[in-house]
Amino acid sequence: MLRMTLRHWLVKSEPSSYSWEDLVKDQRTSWDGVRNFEARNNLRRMTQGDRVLFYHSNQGKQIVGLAQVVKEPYADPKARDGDWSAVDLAPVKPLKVPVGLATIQGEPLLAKMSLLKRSRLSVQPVSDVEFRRILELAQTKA
DNA sequence: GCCAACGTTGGC
DNA sequence: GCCAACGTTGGC
Repeated sequence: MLRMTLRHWLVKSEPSSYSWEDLVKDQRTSWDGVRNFEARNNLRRMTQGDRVLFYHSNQGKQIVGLAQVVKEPYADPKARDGDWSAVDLAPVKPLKVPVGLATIQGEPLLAKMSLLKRSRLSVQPVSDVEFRRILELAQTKA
């Protein structure tokens, strides 16, 4: 069943461990290995087609791409113990203009993003307004 | 490379 | 159940 409106998310990855370029090369990847309860709970709220902003932490410190959920939450096959989940992500398109952390910090509409206040949360929700503003700054159409 | 923030672990 | 110690993340 298709929802009328999709949710938006932001995931973080250190490009040295898995970059946007890796996702483009792979075309699809299992977003597994999340070992934080809140991040996991966010993962579990994802549904097919949800848009996901791809942020490079540490090196880059910018949102570089738009991805989407192509497989809904399932048990993380890499979890040896505990109750963890994964989803599959696929690239949609790169941002024409990457949106850097400094830009986000300077944008009133983006001041409440978890990225700024909850810097360690690796999977976080993004509001409609925030999502639209980021794509606008990125000069990229959803 | 440093260190602040913060989530997790484990002793009591 | 508290809280100190510890490990990790991620900006600077």
